[in-house]
Amino acid sequence: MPPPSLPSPAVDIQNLSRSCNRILILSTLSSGPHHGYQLAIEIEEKSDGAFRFQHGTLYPILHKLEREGLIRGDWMVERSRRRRKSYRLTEAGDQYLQEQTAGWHEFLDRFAHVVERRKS
Amino acid sequence: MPPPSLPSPAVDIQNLSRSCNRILILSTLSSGPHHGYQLAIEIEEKSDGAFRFQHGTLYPILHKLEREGLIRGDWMVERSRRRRKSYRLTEAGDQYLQEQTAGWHEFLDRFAHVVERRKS
DNA sequence: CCTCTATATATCGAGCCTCTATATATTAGC
DNA sequence: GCTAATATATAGAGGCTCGATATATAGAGG
Repeated sequence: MPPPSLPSPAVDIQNLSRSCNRILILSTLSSGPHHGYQLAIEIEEKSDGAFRFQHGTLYPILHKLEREGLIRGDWMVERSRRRRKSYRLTEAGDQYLQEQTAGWHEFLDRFAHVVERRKS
Repeated sequence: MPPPSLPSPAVDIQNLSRSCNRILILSTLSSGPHHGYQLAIEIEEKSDGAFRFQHGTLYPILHKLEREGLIRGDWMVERSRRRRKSYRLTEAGDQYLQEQTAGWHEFLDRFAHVVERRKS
């Protein structure tokens, strides 16, 4: 079945938080598979503690991304290890990430055009 | 009386939309007084139609900014003109705008640090 | 062996914010 | 006088994040 309709790929001012959270996660996954807990830790470290995913935020986002077919999670069961769900980027997810990144830059340009030039 | 406690001056991933909306408005006001309707039109034009304030979004934000003492609105009643409320930036608002702008750039740096370098 | 902490995932309710829709009033054009 | 554009205001609905809570396992220490 086709993935449920994606949230609009455009980066709007109304959904910046969601866009950023999704980009952070997808972008991190683009460097290789991660499980949820690991994503939160890595993103927090890379941002010097600025971007901290609460658990109640992270997992619902992951579930939604998976429902949309942008990421895929597989349960990893190794001995002497807690069960973990390893997520990796799908091809659709990779494409979506590129669109979102482009949309993000476009947003920044427009925003700067309205804001920055007033400084003088 | 002191203004009600401001939303944290830091630009967090959780309140990007609000931060951006506030920066757009305060920044536009920093170039001179505007009334609400005029703000919406000017911001929409400067952004090539990307940032459109719905009325139900704009006015509550203006009211909140005024309650917080960041802007001040005065009713202008001229003959042969509808009554309008002219908003201008207060000193506190100007300082807040600078903090928010700095916070916004800091946020962008951190975000880029997590996201951008994965491209290669 | 048992407890505590860290790892790991999951979900619910509350709160905040924006959007849509609706309401009111005035001015200008037809 | 009627309609459209100007101008402000607010209530209700929906989406998203957060804080709290729950469950379960592995490793460390007593």
